Parts: sequence; structure tokens; C-alpha cells
Amino acid sequence: MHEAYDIHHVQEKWLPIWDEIAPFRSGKKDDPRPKKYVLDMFPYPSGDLHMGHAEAYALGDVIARYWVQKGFNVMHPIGWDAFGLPAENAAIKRNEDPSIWTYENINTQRASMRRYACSFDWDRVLYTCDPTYYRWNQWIFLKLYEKGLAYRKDSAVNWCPDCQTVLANEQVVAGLCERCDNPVTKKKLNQWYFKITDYTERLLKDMEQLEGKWPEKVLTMQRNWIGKSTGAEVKFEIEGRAEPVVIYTTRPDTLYGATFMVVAVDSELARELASGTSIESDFNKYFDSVKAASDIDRLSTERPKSGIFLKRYAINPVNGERIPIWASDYVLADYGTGAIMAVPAHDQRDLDFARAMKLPVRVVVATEADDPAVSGVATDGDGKLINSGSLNGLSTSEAIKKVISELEAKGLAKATSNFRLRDWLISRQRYWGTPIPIIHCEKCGEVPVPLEQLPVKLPDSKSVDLKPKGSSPLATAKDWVNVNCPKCGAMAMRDTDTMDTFVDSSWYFLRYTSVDKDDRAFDLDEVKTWLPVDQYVGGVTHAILHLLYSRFFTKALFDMGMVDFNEPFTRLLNQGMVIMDGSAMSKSRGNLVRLSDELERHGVDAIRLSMVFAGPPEDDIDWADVSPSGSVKFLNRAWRLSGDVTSKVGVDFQTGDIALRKVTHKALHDISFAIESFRFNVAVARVMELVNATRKAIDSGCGGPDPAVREATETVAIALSLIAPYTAEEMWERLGHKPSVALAGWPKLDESLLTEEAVTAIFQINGKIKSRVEVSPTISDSELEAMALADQGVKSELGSTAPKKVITKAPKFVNIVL
RNA sequence: GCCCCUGUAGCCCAAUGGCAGAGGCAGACGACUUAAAAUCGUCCAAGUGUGGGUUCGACCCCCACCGGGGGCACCA
Repeated sequence: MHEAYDIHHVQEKWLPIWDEIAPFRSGKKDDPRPKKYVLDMFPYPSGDLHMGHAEAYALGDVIARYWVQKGFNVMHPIGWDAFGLPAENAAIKRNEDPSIWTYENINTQRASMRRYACSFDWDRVLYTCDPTYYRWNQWIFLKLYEKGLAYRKDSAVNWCPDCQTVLANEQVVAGLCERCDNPVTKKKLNQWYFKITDYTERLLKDMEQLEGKWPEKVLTMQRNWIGKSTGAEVKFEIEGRAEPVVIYTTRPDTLYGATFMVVAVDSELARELASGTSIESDFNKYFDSVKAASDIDRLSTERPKSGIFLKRYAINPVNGERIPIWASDYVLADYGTGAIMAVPAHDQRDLDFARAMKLPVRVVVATEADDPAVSGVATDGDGKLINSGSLNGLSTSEAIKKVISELEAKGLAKATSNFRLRDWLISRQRYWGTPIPIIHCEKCGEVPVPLEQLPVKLPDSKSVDLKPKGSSPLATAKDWVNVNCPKCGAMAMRDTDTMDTFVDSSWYFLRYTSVDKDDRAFDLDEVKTWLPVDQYVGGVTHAILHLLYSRFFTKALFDMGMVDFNEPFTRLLNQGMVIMDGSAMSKSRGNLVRLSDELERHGVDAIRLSMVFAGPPEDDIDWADVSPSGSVKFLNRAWRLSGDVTSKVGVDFQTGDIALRKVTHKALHDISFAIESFRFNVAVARVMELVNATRKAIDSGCGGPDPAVREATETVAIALSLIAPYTAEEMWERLGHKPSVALAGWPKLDESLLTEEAVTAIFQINGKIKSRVEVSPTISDSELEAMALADQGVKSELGSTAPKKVITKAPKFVNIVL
């Protein structure tokens, strides 16, 4: 047995020592070091940590530990996103309070994080299910309510029959509930919303600040989700109706091509236009059939168009033409005005509808393509306007401008934009969440719970019927529900919905600064010290939901003067997933490889190292490609160096072997650069190189007593302290240092050691390499060029031909063009 | 259907427009060993998905196509 260290013994040895030293407690107010706020997305406490957590927290840890070594005052907190359905479902199954299951899991995860050597500041921990946290959820809710940013409305909402609760638009993926994958239906309910649509423009515009600092992919996804479109609203007179109908279009240039109008079947307008007419009963039949269809069917673009003619007519404002009005489900009630002008020649959906209903098609934009009426393919590209009165001959963009200004002058149109983003539906009909702090009084209406009465604590789960039944479980807690109205004192009722858990996570990064404060959500001074988050680390699964909501909260709080920045996360790193046989390894998808087994077999350090080394952080890791035993081997190799160093602590490195010193400082430089650009796999490769070079120096070079060997080995230990803390600590101790290596400080780079004595220059002819020579790195262009022209290999190749051109870039190459 | 990312040794992955290979896995051989494991050392392999273009020079920039991944998708 070659010398190696006992992983498990080493792990048990260092944990209590680290608890004692607490190297990652963030500094207090008077700390002179510059600050860094490194934040990992907090976990949901669903059982123990899994492989996905292992990757995410390994990456966040490298960043946090690096900045500590570089002399920053780093805040790296952790908490639990502890409200949510799984706890409630477990509680129903086990017939006990959801908090029991929740805190059991939290304790398990916390112990695992400690063992996994996560560099969290254990003095800054929060649990969103704790009243000391959700109290401030309620407080923020009331602040938003005051500003008109929280409101209630009736509407057809997404309803998951399986989870027995409503869902936000963002939680419906392709017509399925993102949590349970069951089809989502529509249900008409009175629900609470946050008015995120007030912030669409700013959410879009402020992304400019994030350019280059957030993954482009996430920015694109957010832009798509917000979905801005620009166009115009145009007024159409309706025969037999006093008020005109306003439609929204992105192509006002095609107004002359509008051959009919379509209103959303589920809109108020459709109902009104149909009422009292001969087709009213047919309309109702059609309306009912649409309502019965699931979202899944509705979303299918393959589905044939359906609709009903309302026997009413609108007047096209550009040409006075009388066009029929239809109702259909292909027009959405809650986008734009719920009514459109249909231009079948230049919009595929309108064309499909026109063909199905035998409605006329009129081309008004001339393109090379076939006639849409014949081909069935709408031409939506640019072209010259025809059949369009004063617009004839104009290009698409010119026509848009002209027609808007013409109609605007008559008060018939205005340029406007529309957004895909809808308001954020936050009420949930479940127990395990933050109660909405509103009291409903027959006389006074909605009455906010007075701030001094917060928190509105959840009633004891024993007094509540938790079983899903489509209404809020809180309604069954009679003692809790019935209260006096804070305004008039009459008997009133509490709101029985709880908040979406995304509310909890929309501001938790602020709470970390002030977890010890029980008189405010967060302390402005502390927030000014720490925020915004310098580095946020988490999965791309939250690219839209959580990040968009957090950005919205930050802007709303900014407007209320509660924070002094408008984007919460300066830099974002999205790690990939850990996959196996093509599917993600997470709790919900089934743990294919158990983290605890891997840790038992290979040790914490080897797993952390494997995660960091597997590839670029944003790429998925296929566990089949990872070799934890290779990591074990490398860590032992690194560790053995520390036993071969025979010089004393404090020996003058300047006197060490120059060749090894150069390797060390080059490595140091490259490691820093790689880490700061998130290329952790490259950083590891550089450490491996340094280990290899040091091994060689010990065995067949300057030898163990040389100070350069100590310098190299200490550098390895410090570099490894970011990735493999146990091994690094062992090395540091064997090198004669006191713990902890986590606080050793990043070695100072000696720039003078980065320059090479000699570099290899290449001589090319027509870009092909003909010979190489060793030259000084400071050689001039002209010197190098002279050398190239005098070179034997080049000369024989050249013969008598005179070079057409010579390109020289000292000291790297000369290219002779013939 | 639209948009984005991606394609380098058997595999995972590196290469400011300038010598295609840093590192690892797997493999082969050797040293140590009675032997094996462990360890140490040596070696092995691709011309960068395909076809064009720009350039003195392209894995890198541009265009098209093919394969893989992701996002959006009746939002007018």
C-alpha cells in the first residue's frame, strides 16, 4: 500500500476544527476588506442533497472561497425555500404537521452541507416557513397593496386538478402543470395578482446592464417571455353599436387587406355582440364547446380553426368597407384588445380561418411568393403595397408609419406596444404557505391587516383539513378565519389563500443581510453594504420564474425607496445538470446515483473535484463520463507532495529553483484567470500540471529540500483549498502551517517570473511551417525577419523567388508570402 | 414553424485569428513487487461535422447545409 490518507478519518478530523475557526463568517460593518456577496440559490428541503446540489454548491464554493483567499469580506449565506406542496402532501400522508417533515429535511441537508464543506456563513441562515421570515412576506405584500401593485380580480385562471390549486402562467409548461405534469384546466376564480406588467418596459430595458454578465441564454429567455411587440391600435366602427371596437395589430400597413374581424369567443365583447341576435344560442353552444376543451387541445397549432359568424359588421376605417365579424378561440381574450382585424393574405392564422370559413383573401403586399389564396401560405414578408389607396407603392415600414399618422390625425389609431407578460397570479389554495394578510369585511371590503398585527400566523395544522378539495384548507380553520374587522370591528373573515412560494424567494437575498433583525424586513444600511449580489449561482431552470420575479421585486422596492439599486444580481452563473442515461438526477426525477453513496465511496473532496473538473460549469455533466476514482488518485498525488517537502516554513522562496518557480507562478496566474472567468475545469487542469511539475522536480530535479518545492506545494494546497478543502487542510498541516488553509491568502504573483528566457518562433511560407528556432522573447520584428530570411529551411524553399510579402509578429512567427 | 447555443483523439474537454493538445478518463508498454493492487515512468491516437467565403494565415470570423441540445410557439 502506497502512502495515502484515510478520507473518512480526515473528514471527521477537520469538521470540528472548522466549526471552531469558522473561516467563512462574514465580516462585520467595520471590516476594512472590500465586500463580495456570493449567493447560491437556496434549496427546497425535499430529502437529502442530491447530485445536482453537489455540483451547484461545489461551484459556488470555489467562487466564495477564492474571493476569501483574495482578501475579500465575503458573505456566502444559505437558507431553505421551505414552503410548498411536497411538505403538505407528506403531511397528509403522515398525518402530521408539514413543519415536521420540513425541518427534518432541513436538518438532514444542513448536516450534509457541513460535511460537504460548503463555505456558508452559518450565522446567516433563513427558513421561509418560519414566521420571522414570512411575516416580512406579508409586510411586503401590504406595501405592494398600498401602491396598487397587489390586487384581486376575477378571471379564468390556470387550475391544476391534481395539485388542486391555481398556477401562474409561468408554472404552466405546454399546457401541463410544471410540478406534476398533469393537464391544466381553466377555472373562473377571484384571485390575487401582483402587477408585474407595470414593470414590463423596465424589466426589458434594464437587461442592458446585465449584458455580458448574465448568460445570453437567460436574457433571451426573459426577453421572449416578456414578449414585446410594437404596432398600433385601430378603431373600427361597428354597425348598430355606439362605441367603436379597438383592435391591436403589428401590421397596420395591411389594413386594406382586412377582409373580416375576429373577436375572442371568451371575451365580453363577443358575448355582447351576440346577445339578442338570431345566433345567440349557436354562439353559446360554441362558447361552451371551447370552454370544455383542455389547454392542451387549445395549444395545438395543428387543430383546424373553428368559429362562428356573429352576423354583425365592422367598418374598415381606411376604406369604409363593411367587413363581417366572427368569434373564434384562436383570438385570445387577454392579449391586446381581444379583437383583431384579419388579413388572411398576410397572416397564416387568418388565412387558415378564411379558408375554413370561405372568406375572401386580398393581397395588399406584393411579394415574389405565390398567391396565398391559392397556395394556402400567407406571405408575411416585406414588399411593395398594392390595392391600398394612398399606401400604394410604399414599403412595409414606410406604409406602417404613414397609415398610423394618417389615422392618428383623425383620432382613429395610435402607435402602441403589447406584451406577452401577464400579471403574476400569486394566490394558492393550499395550506403550507404565507397567509395573505387581508381581512374581508362586509361593510369595509378588503381591509389590510394592520402592520403591528403581523405576522398572520398559519393556524395549527390540527385545526385544518389539509385534504385537497379545490378550496383553501385555511377556510376550514373556523377560529382562525373569523376575526373582527380592523376598521369597523364587525365580524369579518380572513383571506384564506396563501402566497405562491415564488414570493418567498423574490427577496430572500435581502433578508440574509438582516436575519438577526426582528423589527424590519431588512436593514437599509446592511443592504447598502452588501447588495446587489455580486455573484449568483444556480440552475437555468429558474431562468424565467424566479429571476424575473426577483427583478420585479427589486424594482418595486427601489421605487418605494427601500433599496438603492434596480437589479438584484450583478453576475449570474447557471450550472448545468448532472445527468445519467439522458435524464436529470434530481429528487423529482428519481435519484439514479445517490450522492451519499458516492461520498461514502470516494470522499467529499473527490466528488467536489469531479464536479468542478467535469467540464465547463454551464454544461451538463453526464455522470457516466466522470471518474471519481481519478479524482481520488490526483488528490493523493497532490497530498504526497506535502510529505516530500523538507524545507522549513518561512524559507525564502527567492532562493529556490528558478525553473520550478516559473512553473508555479505561471500556474498561479492561469488558475486565477481561469477561476475569474468561470473556467474551473481549466483551473483544475493547471493545478494538475503544477502537481506533475512538482513531482518531477522532487524525483528528478531540484529535490525536496529546494525552497521552490515548498513554494509550489503551498500553492497547490491553497489552490486546492477552493475545491478539495480536506486534502488542502491536510497538506497545509503537513507543510507545518496552522489551520486553516482557507485563510492562508492567495499567493502573491511574481510577474517577473512569467517571462520566458526563450520562446520558439516559427517560420512559415504561405502559412505552412518550414522551421522553428529558439529566440529571445524580446527580439524585434526586423531581427526575427532577418533570421527567417537567413534560415536554411526557408532559403532552400525560396530558391530564387523573391517574397511578395513578409508578415512578422515577434517573437512568435514570420510568414513569407510568395 | 421561429429564435438561440453547440459539433476538436475511443470518451470528457483545452487552445487573445498564428506550432491543433493543457489536463483527465480509457488503452498499451515498462519499472517496483514472489505476485497483484497502489505508485512511478513512457507511449498511443484526431487535422477540428460538411461545403463555400474572408485573410498572408481560420478550430476561432461570415454564408449554406447536416447532426446534437435548448427556448418560444394561434400573443395578431
